Amino acid sequence: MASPPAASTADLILDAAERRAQSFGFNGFSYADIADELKVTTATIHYHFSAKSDLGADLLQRYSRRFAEALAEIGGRECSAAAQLGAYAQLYEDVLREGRLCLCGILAAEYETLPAQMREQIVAFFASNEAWLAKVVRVGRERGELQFAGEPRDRAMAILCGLEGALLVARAYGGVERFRAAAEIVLAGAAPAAA
Amino acid sequence: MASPPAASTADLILDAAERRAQSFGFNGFSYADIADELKVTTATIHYHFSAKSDLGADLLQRYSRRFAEALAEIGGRECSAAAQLGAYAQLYEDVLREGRLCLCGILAAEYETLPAQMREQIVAFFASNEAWLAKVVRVGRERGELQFAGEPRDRAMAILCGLEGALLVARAYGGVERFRAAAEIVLAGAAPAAA
DNA sequence: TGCGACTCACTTACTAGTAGGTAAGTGCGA
DNA sequence: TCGCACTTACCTACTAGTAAGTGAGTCGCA
Repeated sequence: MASPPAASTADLILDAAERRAQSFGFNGFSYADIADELKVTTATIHYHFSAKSDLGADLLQRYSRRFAEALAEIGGRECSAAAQLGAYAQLYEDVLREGRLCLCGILAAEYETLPAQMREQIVAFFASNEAWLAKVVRVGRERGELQFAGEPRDRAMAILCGLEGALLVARAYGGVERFRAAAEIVLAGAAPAAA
Repeated sequence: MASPPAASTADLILDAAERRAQSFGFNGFSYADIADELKVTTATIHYHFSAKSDLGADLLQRYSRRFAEALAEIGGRECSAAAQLGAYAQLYEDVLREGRLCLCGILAAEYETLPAQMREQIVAFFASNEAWLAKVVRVGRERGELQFAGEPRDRAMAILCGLEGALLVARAYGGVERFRAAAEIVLAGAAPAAA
């Protein structure tokens, strides 16, 4: 009867940092904040992540990996393009319910203040989301489920931007209800069902 | 021949702060940054804006006032709803060209770290934008230019979110070209032309 | 089996630099 | 001479980051 593996200190630090970064931004928390929460010293955090930029890079790497896994799972489902897009939007809604934003969304706002590696990771996150969405809408059109003109990639960009923006705005103004309303219109507008 | 009125120090401070806030966020610049640029001391800035929260409140007040004036000007034009929405999107594109974000968009990302007054001002900005957009699409539908089901207010929210998100994402990933592509799809999707 | 060498994870105590903010004083124009 | 706009000189709090040390555990080896 093995007990569940205790989370390592490094993981606990990443968990606390992720929560704070998604709420307050990368510049909105300090090593001291995390140290207080975990009842360790700031030197402990420096032991695991020697500079804050390293913590940020590890944070983005883990977040992007998990997000990609979630997209792979949704992409593997035997369901319509509309249902896959709905599941995609649900990922966003789930973080909003916790009062957070998409990590890469909030870090995009701080983009100009972030180290080069983190910038590249944010760009890569958007690119991979766009690619996943483009594939979904392209296949949906090929199957005759969706109907639109132009490039799937542009549709994908519109969906990504619409949902990131809805998260950003709805956290401050409107809440989950208005997020859903906006998300529905964005999805139906960018990837309309075939007549 | 009166020479143009010299900008007051308070205005110069607001100008510098606005530029920085739209690029780096409200927590992304310091009094020292502005003081360096204007060749004054930080005490000078404290003389005009005793606390940073006062500077932030004045910044938001001026920004919102100017934005409302721009919307009033566009709203007064004798043109189609689509043209007014296009002009609205152009306001966003113009700030992106300068490498900035909408002030309230970037501050929405920092929302949880901002003082109460600034939060209220951000919410009011979104509400007034939504109201303006809702009126444009409602009138457009009444005139038979636009065709959509449901509440104009939801259409307005989708447009606002789509453009704020497009600004956020496109500054880091894609640039002005991708912004235009996304904005076009968002507008056409949320406020479709009548058949 | 026992012991020295070593590593891991962490703490204590500190640094330099920067943040916002303040009190007192100065120069200059009306 | 009054007071506006500003400077000088300072403060406290906090930032990321570092050097040195500690106790517990592990490894190789006689």
